[in-house]
Amino acid sequence: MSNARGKSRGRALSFDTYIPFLVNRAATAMLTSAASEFEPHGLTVPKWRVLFLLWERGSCPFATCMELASIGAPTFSRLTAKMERERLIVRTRVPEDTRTLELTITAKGRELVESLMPVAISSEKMYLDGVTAAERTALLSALGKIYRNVSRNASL
Amino acid sequence: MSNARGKSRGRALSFDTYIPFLVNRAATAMLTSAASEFEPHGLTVPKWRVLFLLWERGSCPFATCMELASIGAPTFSRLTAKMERERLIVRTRVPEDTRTLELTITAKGRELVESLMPVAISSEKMYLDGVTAAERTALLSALGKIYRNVSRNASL
DNA sequence: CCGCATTAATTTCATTTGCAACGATCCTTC
DNA sequence: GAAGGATCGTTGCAAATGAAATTAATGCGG
Repeated sequence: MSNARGKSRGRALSFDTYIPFLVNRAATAMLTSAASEFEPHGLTVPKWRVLFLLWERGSCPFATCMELASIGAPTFSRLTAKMERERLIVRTRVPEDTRTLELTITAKGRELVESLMPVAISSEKMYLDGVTAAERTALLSALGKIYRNVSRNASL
Repeated sequence: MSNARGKSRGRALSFDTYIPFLVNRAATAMLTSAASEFEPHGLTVPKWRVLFLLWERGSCPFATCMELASIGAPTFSRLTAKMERERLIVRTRVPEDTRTLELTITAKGRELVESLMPVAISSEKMYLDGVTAAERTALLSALGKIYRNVSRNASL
């Protein structure tokens, strides 16, 4: 195994080209920024994620939504319970398997998402200022691959 | 209010091309993965970040290191205190300004980082499997821009 | 059809986190 | 050179988080 070929062995990992860290830093920065943009409108970022997803799909199984929103099970359970109390979504049991829940967005939830769409659009635009179309495409592609690589490897 | 111009208004943001979410998801996935890789070797991810940075720089001011590691002040304060107790770093007061701390890696910390370097390298390689060199370059560039955009905007 | 292992979601509880208040130091400005 | 204001790091406390146990429902094998 080992290496042989000089440069490509990668002995010298550098802090400021280390991908896991850079991705995390960008994510943290956007998360903090988004929190301060959404919260004045009465919405936390996790709620925004769930509502956005359901706004697109209409409804979605609990576990799927949880996975897509990158939220842990206990937190997601509490979050969706609260969102139902706030009449933003409804949770219904699936007849074919009464253990699982289906999450569905309400009219109120839909209105809320739509009212915040301009905020989401303009903030995303701000984040991406100066990023070229090609970079954006590569970013989407690379992040997708990374996510799938990690997921695949995690389920071993 | 409403909108007028059809497509270009940006009405239709899509969940699976929405950058803040995708970055966050990739970050979360890598974080979870890295945690399970480092912890068996007795190191948490935040500790790894700090040690990696200090391994490169030798030493670094408290506030700078905190910013670069994307860790909040209270957490970072407690983290570095613990790392000093574990003899991985030392915290010294800067003579010119006794309020500020300088963090310096110890020989023990250095050894620990170096022993884990292969783990970091191979895990990053796994994350990036299938990502082309061009995509990687674009990823670095885009993430850098995003971070700077958010930082600039946040400090207003 | 009756256990037994499995899966889905929830709940409990210990830990971690971040906000806000704090002490300590520095830097002005008068 | 003392007072007022800012900055740096720490700490107290309340809220959020996640690991593990819990409840509930399904599916499988005998």
